Amino acid sequence: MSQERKTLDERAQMSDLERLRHSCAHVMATAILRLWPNAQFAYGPPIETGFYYDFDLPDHRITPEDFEKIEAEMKKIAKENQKFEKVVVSREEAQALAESGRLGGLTERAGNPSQFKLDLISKIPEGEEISCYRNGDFLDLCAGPHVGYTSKCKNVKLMSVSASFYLGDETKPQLQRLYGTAFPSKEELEQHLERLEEAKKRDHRKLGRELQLFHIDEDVGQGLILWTPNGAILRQELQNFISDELRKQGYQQVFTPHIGKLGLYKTSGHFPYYKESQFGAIVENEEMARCAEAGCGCAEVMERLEAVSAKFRSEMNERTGKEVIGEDRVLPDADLLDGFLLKPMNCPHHIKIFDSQKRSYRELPVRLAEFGTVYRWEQSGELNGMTRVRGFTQDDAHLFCTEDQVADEVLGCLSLVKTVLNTLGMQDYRVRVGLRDPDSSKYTGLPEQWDKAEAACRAAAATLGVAFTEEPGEAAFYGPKIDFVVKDVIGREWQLGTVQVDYQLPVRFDLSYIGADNKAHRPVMIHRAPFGSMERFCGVLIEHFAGHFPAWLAPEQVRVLTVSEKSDEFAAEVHGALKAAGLRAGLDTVSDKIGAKIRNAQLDKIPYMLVIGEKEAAERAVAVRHSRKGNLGVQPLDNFVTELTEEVRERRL
RNA sequence: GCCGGAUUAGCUCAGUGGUAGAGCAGUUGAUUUGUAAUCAUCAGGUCGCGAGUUCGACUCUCGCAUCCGGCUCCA
Repeated sequence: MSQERKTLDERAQMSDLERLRHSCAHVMATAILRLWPNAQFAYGPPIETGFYYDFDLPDHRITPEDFEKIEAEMKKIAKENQKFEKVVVSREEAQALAESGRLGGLTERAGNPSQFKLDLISKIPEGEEISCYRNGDFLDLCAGPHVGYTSKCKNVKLMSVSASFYLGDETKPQLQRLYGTAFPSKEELEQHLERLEEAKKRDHRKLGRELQLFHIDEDVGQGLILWTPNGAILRQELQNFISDELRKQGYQQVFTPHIGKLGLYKTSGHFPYYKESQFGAIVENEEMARCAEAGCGCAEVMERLEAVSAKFRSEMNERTGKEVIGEDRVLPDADLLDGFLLKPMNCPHHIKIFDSQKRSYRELPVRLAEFGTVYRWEQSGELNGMTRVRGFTQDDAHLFCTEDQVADEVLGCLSLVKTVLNTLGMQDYRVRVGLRDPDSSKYTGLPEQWDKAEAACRAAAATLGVAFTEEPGEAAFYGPKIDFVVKDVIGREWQLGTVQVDYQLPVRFDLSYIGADNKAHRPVMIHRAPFGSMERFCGVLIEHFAGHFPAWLAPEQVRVLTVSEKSDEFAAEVHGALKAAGLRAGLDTVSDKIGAKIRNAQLDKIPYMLVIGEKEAAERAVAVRHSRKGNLGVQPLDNFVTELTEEVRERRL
């Protein structure tokens, strides 16, 4: 979340709802102070789903049990109908108020200066108006704007409490953050809470268990997805879908193993520079034994793994035209230790396939695709169901092309992502062009190459015909990228599809092709993944469909339900006909009543239910019920099979 | 990794220091049923793991693991 200062102009454009929520943050602060007068407040903005206020409260940790108390106090303050008053002060006055502990307080607090407010004042640009807002006894440094009276702030609810860092900076003191939400009317607040309930029902972790799509097992490890048979069908169907599209677009399928030598990732630049987000290196037993014999300690083993040889350093620095590997990473050859890395990306392997033969400009672009599984060491607190995991499979591909082909290829990738999202009915997304942050040194490569690549991305995004935003600092370390950020039902955003232009890796791996001029040229690489990862995409997809998958994706597409034992024989025939047509069909002949069988099928979210009774058996017909559309009436068996087969083939929603 | 909360049967959850309970799912049987729950029967637990306090711990304390909500991070 950006903690950048809003300009006063931007402030003035706050929507009515944001203004209300911002005022609610002040009311909440007032309530907290009445209960704990020593609280020091830092920063309390409105956010998309409500508001929060960060504060330091050393003598008490807020827990959900406190919510009721605080809410009651907030309601009281709303009832008191305090007026929000703006007070313009000079910088000196503001500082004096903060020194006395008056800012973000109900009274002056000797010996307890408003430390965060002091810091915030120092960040206000010279010449900008400094204002405070007062409601009742509460006085806070604040640029506003606010609602008129606290009575507007009565439809509030505290949502959760968590830790945060002052200004989002991990090195700054840790604060408590209390989240709340607020609406103009009670009805809107209740609606919002209902939406949250609805979102809980769609949670892919809950549905994943209920529909037996995947399992995460403690003994296997955190963040590692076990795809159970139902989930495997879902994934396989999605992979088939992508593969069909790739064939149309001239991709070639490849397969590569899950590990590669450390040297490969030193060349690519992943190791050791990104080692904190990788699994540890795998070192051969014999190497380790040699190391142990030489009395080499743990720290030294790491040193030897991470270092490179002098020859490698000078080659790489020369090739990339800048100092990418410093002297501190260099060891004499004899001291180097090699090992393997679980692959954090597929590109180095694909690069080696491209480079395994001499390439002519006539074969470009070379498009290599693989459902490649990669492993990344995500922080434990970041793991979340299928959407944030430690091992995942990207629907990855790398395109090697000439510079002239970049724009067309990027566009091809973008339209592929668009096709994918459209086919699945995911219309709520935005496109983000991630550019480099001009102030950061984390990027590799020359500025001229970056300029070219960024221009290519911008141009392609513009041609796509979808609104997009340019965001500095969102680039990959090796090049700019275009991300498709899909919004889920709760309003959370997920980065799924991504297309990245890369001028760096071809340099680092010294890739070339022979041009029409019979000279060697450097190809450009494009990385792309329409789904991003199968895990995250399926997680989002489960919530998108709330578990009600369209027939082509559903693990069980149709279930045959018998009214009584008398129809078992025909039901078996129907079941056989569905199977013969290649449909995933189930058969329920247990002795439950038809109502119970329908209920079970509904709960399993089977798209089509075929009710078979004596009437149907006599007519060789099926009574069709759809899980969302309800009873669709009776039709001939052959007719149904043809229609469902067609629906599945076309991947209809 | 950090802050807070949670962890009891496959699932959802009761159980405030005296050796564990419900519903659903599962088993077995009866029933032969017409668009969201037929009845009965049986089985199922080292109360996340490890220490400590206590005559006695699911219950109190401390550690650890995992999950949840955030923070930070996300090539």
